[in-house]
Amino acid sequence: MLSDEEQKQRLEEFRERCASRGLRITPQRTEVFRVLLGCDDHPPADVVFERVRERIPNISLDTVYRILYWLEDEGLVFRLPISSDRFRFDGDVEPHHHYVCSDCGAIFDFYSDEVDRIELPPEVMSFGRTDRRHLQVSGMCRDCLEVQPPGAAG
Amino acid sequence: MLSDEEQKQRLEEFRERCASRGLRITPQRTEVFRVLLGCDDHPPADVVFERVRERIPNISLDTVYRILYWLEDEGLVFRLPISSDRFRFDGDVEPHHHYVCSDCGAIFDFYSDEVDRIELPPEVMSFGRTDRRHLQVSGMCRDCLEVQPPGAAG
DNA sequence: TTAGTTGCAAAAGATTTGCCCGGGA
DNA sequence: TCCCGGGCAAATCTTTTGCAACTAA
Repeated sequence: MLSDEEQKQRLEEFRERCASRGLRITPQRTEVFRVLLGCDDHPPADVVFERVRERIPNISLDTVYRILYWLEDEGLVFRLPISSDRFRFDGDVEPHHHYVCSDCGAIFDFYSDEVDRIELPPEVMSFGRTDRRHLQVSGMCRDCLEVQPPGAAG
Repeated sequence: MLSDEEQKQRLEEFRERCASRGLRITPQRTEVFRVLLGCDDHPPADVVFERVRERIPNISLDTVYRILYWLEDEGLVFRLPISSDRFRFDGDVEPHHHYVCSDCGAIFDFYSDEVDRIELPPEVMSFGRTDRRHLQVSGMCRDCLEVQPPGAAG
């Protein structure tokens, strides 16, 4: 999750982006963006919707979708490139990676210069231009291990 | 895509797995598995369905889903951990990674011992047990670059 | 004023489930 | 006979779209 200072900067960036695109700064856009800046649980659209509703009770789900996709196009939020039953969004757009619990689905962020810099096999260059890399580490998280200790059946 | 020899071995593994589970070796199961062994385009369920239909015209889509999920549970096929509008499946269960074209969605496999062995930041261990790692490299593939050369608008 | 935005409702798709029939052990 | 597995159809759930009313600039 971003610090208060970072969140302020990101909101300023958001306002400038709207202005430079000739787009309106609406309460809906602002709140959707603010929700993503203020959490680190990578919520899917319907969870963002629920959280924004606390402030804007009559916002609709399709508006949340439209705003999320617009924010993504603008590079203001990041859609997680992980497999999930639903698309998940992240307010942190800096290069980083994710640990995903294969049991409960919890997602944790981590940064790794090594991963960001590691040289890829030569054939990867031949596939095309490489813009972004994302490492997904999966396993059973600490909480789930406690409930179902290693060695336990099923 | 696996060599003929590897495909034979995998089919044998499949038959043994069915036997050891007391499950029947049905044409539907065999064909779904065979389709995944014989392609390298990581098809989603409906594409697997179309391909199996060439041999078993009256198979139903829900059967394909049930078989795919069973194969996945058994570790006989791999569900790609990448973000997509649909779940995608891979007959190759060895550790490997993927390049994904952000334009056309094409997916290419690659192997990297370096990625498989790179030391992860210490906090990752604290998240829980790590079972698997998957690197997704995204960018614009060669074909798409030709259609829309670098520097072109849009 | 007015064009970009939103909310509502319905559509579109992918995935899952209930139920019954058919075939193999 | 008994039971696993499959087909059909409907349900469920997420995401997208059409459209008229609204509102920030």
